[in-house]
Amino acid sequence: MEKTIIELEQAAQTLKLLGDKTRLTILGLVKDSECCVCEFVEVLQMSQPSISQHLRKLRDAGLVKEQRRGQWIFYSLNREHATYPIIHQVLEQIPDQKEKLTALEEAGLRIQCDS
Amino acid sequence: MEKTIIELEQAAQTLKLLGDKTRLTILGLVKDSECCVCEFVEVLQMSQPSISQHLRKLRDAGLVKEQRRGQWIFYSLNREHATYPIIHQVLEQIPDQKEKLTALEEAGLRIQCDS
DNA sequence: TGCACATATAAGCATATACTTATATTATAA
DNA sequence: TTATAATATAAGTATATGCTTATATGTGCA
Repeated sequence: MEKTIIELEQAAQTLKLLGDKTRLTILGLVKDSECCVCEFVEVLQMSQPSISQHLRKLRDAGLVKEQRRGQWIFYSLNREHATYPIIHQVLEQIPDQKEKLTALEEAGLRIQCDS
Repeated sequence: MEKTIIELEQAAQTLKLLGDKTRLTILGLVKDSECCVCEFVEVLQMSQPSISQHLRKLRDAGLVKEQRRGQWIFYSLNREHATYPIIHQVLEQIPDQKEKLTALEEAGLRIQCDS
């Protein structure tokens, strides 16, 4: 990835959002695949409203996108965001969260939706 | 720089500290050279106690080192910190803060100390 | 010794943050 | 149409954060 310059204020805002264990894990999860709220709840073992509130912050800042499919709302990383290069770099340097989704899958709790 | 994996919790703690405009600027300044408190005060146009408190957080977390030289205390980036790779990457992607020090220098306000 | 400068620390306060519980919204399916 | 599931939002609360003002600490120098 080439070097991109991001305004300091905007970088600080994004870094503040990354500076929380829950949100950092959420971003680590959507780095690999779309996830719906109940999956975050399951993986992070936190209350649904708490997860929803974190997702709202990430979405309000534009770091993630949401897409409704049936009764589920799937969240994904917004790779078009101005500060995405920072997020990308950070996610490269923390442990992969993929296994947590694999565990869900094995437990048959992964949401599959074609609608 | 090669890829280094940093524990998620520790990464989040560092990112939280980076997620503040003042501290991010401070780190951007010490990226290039040591600075003393009064220089941060001058550049950032903030009160001395406020700057000191931000520096304390950065130092308590181990992100910066301090070194007393006479009546001044100089701060520098701790490149040995476990999360330094993250800091390095972030600082690569925000505007260079060097000019702010150049401006100080031209105003004759840069601290030179040989003791 | 005593004063001035650089810096740190303490205390107080307003605002932000991250939960909780309760309730509203939206979509599916019977 | 009604019940249920997934999600969002609202309101309340405890704690964290970032400033302020006031004061303490440490160093250099007359």
